[in-house]
Amino acid sequence: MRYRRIPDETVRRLPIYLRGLLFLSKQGRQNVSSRNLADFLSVNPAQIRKDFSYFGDFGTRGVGYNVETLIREIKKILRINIVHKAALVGVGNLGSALLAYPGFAVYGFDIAAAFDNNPKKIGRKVRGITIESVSNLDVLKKRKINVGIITVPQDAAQETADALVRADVKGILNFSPCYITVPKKTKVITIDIAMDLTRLPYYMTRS
Amino acid sequence: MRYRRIPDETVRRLPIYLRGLLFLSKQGRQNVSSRNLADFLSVNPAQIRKDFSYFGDFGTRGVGYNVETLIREIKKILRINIVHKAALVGVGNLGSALLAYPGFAVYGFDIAAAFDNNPKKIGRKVRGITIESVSNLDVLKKRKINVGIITVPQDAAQETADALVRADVKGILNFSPCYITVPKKTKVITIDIAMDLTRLPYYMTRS
DNA sequence: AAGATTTTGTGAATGTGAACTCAAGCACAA
DNA sequence: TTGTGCTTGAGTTCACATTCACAAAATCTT
Repeated sequence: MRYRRIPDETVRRLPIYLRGLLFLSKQGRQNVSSRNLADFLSVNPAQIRKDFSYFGDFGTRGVGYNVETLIREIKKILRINIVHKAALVGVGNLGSALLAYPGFAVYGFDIAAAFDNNPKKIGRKVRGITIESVSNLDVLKKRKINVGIITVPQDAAQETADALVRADVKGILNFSPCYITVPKKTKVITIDIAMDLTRLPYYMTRS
Repeated sequence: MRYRRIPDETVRRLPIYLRGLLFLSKQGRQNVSSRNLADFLSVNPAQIRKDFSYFGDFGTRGVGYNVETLIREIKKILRINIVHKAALVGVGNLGSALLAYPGFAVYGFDIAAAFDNNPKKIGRKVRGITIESVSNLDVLKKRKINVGIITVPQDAAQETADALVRADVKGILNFSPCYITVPKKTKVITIDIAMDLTRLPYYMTRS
């Protein structure tokens, strides 16, 4: 089962496994069986084994998986074993929250620059990063920053995306609640809080 | 096809349709065909029709769907036609960003209270809401607030969830990057930015 | 050293969702 | 009133994802 297309669903689950494994690692756990991990994450053990089997033989029969090896392998597959430099555009409420978010570093992202269009904000320093003007976005290429994070108001999202594409970023994390169109070579992941939010009342038990 | 189980995938897509419809409504559009909407949202028209067909006959053959009716129906299905009162716990960076986020109101949520454990913050007013002590969380029941939003640091997430459950909330929106366990009657939706984030490098075109 | 035990890796079976297709229904025009 | 064109609603097919179940492999026990 070594050379087969990886299902998107499997890729979607890898970060979940990784989070669980990082937790177990912090607790000093050496090995873990698919059953252990499955119980811990409330999923099916066979699924875990099948998912891992797409990438090669990580485990040892009768023993399980080595936690550290597995963490290293998953990071390698997800390509977060190397640091990706990212630029955040839009230092408003959400942007500031993200600048303070420790999760980026854990998962291989280094927010190396921040941009805004408000002259009052430009030049100010936030968490060691000096806010620059959005008209300077084309410096990203030179500085080898290849991920953009969009936290601007909705109606500026598309033009920001265009500017990021011109600056040659390879991936965009879009927090604006709208669709943005980019060339196919650029990967966009949109995180729209409202989309998840809206589903909550449907699943809430009737009162 | 009226009385059948609704696939979760369909429920997941309804907010997407709703967002598109709200946009079309703002543009004064009266009717829309499944093809129109599908082109607009870049999805498959047959999927839209099938999704809608689970809930009853919204459309008129030869004409399409009435935009306003459809918006009303989807809101009713998702139970966001009534306002849900929510309490936010943890007024840090992310919490503040969410308090400023206009999306909650659009989708039927009214953040009616905010809590923190920092004595310096308690009593301060943010966007018309006075920050209260987390030890007062049990007042939620009396104030008929039945949704909790967790934006506290990771290691305080579980105890916050427990307190919210004690206060009898029916749904929890969890922004902490960790699992929280609650009784089955309480619905939790976890929004973990890192989970999406981590997938980005995998899909970024190789450099 | 040999049998018992554990756990992986994977083919096969089952379950679920997406897409295709077309009959049925509606509007409008002649 | 009847024919034409458009669009929905849904049965069917196809594709994919999940789960089962077991042989193979490694360790442990006696």
